[in-house]
Amino acid sequence: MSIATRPTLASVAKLAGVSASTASLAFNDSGPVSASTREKVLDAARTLGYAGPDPRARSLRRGRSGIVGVVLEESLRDAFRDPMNLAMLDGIADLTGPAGNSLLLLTETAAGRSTLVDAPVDAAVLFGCSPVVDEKVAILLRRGIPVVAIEGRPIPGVLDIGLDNREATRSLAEHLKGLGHSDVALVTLELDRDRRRSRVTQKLLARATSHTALERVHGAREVFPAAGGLTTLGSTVDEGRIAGLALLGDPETRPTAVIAQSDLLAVGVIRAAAELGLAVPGDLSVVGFDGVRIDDPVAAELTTMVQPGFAKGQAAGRGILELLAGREGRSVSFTSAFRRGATTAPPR
Amino acid sequence: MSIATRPTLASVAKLAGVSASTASLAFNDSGPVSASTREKVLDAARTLGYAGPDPRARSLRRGRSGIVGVVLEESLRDAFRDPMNLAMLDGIADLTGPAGNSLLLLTETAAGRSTLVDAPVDAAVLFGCSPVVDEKVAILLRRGIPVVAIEGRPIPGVLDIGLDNREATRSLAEHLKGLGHSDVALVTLELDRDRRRSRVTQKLLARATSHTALERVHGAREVFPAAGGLTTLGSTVDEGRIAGLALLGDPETRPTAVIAQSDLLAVGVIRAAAELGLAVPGDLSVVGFDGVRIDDPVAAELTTMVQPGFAKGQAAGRGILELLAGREGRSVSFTSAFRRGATTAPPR
DNA sequence: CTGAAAGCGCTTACAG
DNA sequence: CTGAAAGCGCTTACAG
Repeated sequence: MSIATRPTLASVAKLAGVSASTASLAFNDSGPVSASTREKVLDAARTLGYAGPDPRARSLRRGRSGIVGVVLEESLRDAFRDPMNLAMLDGIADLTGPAGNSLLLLTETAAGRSTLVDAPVDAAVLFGCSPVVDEKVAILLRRGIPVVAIEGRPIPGVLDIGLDNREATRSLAEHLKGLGHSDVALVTLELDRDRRRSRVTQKLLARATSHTALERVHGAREVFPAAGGLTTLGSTVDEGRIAGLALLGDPETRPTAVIAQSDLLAVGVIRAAAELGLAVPGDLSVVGFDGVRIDDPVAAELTTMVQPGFAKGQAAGRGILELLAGREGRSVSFTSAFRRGATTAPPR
Repeated sequence: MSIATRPTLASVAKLAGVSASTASLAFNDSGPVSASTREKVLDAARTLGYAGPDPRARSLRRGRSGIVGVVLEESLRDAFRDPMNLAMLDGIADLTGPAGNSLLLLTETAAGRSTLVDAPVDAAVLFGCSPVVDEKVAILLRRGIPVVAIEGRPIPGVLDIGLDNREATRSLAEHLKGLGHSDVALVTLELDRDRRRSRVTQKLLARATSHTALERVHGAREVFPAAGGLTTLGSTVDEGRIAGLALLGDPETRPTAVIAQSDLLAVGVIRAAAELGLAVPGDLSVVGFDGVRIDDPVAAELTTMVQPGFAKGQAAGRGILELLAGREGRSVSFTSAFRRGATTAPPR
């Protein structure tokens, strides 16, 4: 362990017998430097064990860190269990990566200190975030940091990447209605940050913070105004199964169809149905949302709305690049496509 | 759009009629500041629309960015499709998050520019990385940036989080041998960065860069020295299926058992077997590795080695925190546990 | 092709 | 409790 202080560009320049400016140019080949000078600088760096310019200093000087924040409201585990989020993340990286940006994962749950606000990001993408983060977003905007939101409640100054959640869910509901269903229950994504499961009530909807979940409820209710149902803690098969067991247990109150707000939830509902000895779609029709590629034979059969996750991510990435370049990004909205599977049929 | 330059701490201090030092203290409550002074500063900030100290400047001054790099050799999509990687990531975040650190995703595939070396990270975690990144790791070390490797080939100066890959795979092989198998094939993880599938040959093993995959091959061969097999492009069900179809298609050369290097691969092999009309474990025994919780009925039945992914991530996180605190982190190695499922039986 | 100067925006000893 | 000074390590006009 040497006590020696770490070498800096200045010390390298000194040893090489050139100015710091020249040494800087040599490292960045961002200017005209003679081959021999460059060699001298590189030699000196080698001698001193200098590993190149410090990114922290560089980012202060340049005003750019090359980092894009990705803001998730769930834990990493929950967020990435959903293939949809992965597809979107991949889409973002697909555009921002080649432009030299890396993704910083920012979860609300992480620290007491707001990592979102104290992180040296050049831009941020919000993944379906609730008003809880509004204040922090305001801070980012005040700093001049571009913000893009995927399926957020529209916020002034934030570029929006939208999805036809309401219309898409209405399509599914109409499909069910067309088959003759009238007794339909909802299994929703998280509606607020309470972290608890409950029935879907007017009161709950009134204080819902998840734009996406709420829109999907509204879409279903445009066709089935009285549809009730259960909320979950998020998009997982387990949660779907739990809701399914609660919803389907009593033959008296059992619906003939379930509108699950994600494919993962739908698979869970189908699993619950199987456990209760119910045939899908014979005894129960189930629809999902997303059209994700899950390694699950059941999911492949799902009647669902296929949404373009990767493309949404790309659009977000493109938006970031535009805003970073000082141009005015364009909000875009994506459309989901109905996919008829084998999990819906007329009621008995 | 105002042309006004963004406010700084200095401008806020000036408006508040205090020094920059005092303003700084007011924002960080890191020193004794009178309530009235703090108010003045905060008022001035509000007036100017100042959103708080710039993280870039702060990180230069403090020498800390609060960012931990996570280095993945695959694309995000591939890396996170494997639940094992997610569990590890979650374990890392579990320890580093509360300490105020966020995770920066660094993929080799991303940019031409090395995002790994130019990123303002305080520390880095390598996910099973190959010698390809050795040079970059050397740069990090020269900068005094602590590096922790999960299942890497041991590198001097890097804290290692190990797994008993060799012994664990030997256990599986011995289990198969105990059942009476002698004709066993391997389905491996990526052995090098070639991005192509091939047979497992001596030549290939000689130039393998994936420590984990190689160790697992060796473990199997300690029991079945002549075991051949196929490599894949990574840990997915699809890849397992592709290898399975190739391996099991010809009844003449068909093995009686397959050692897949991950549960995902094993599920794929089983799927291939089903497509070929082979019963598992009647016609074919299959073992996996990881013990991941996949939403797949088949995976739940797998005979496999259960490895502690979350704990490994936590250990890596703990190591980072130790190193960041200037203490000497300890390399640790984890042990996998044999779990007998329903996918192995004596050969016909 | 090279150098001197300024400054990115902040925090931290050090005095008072 | 507050302020003046130094400096974190670099890059970028600007001159020459």
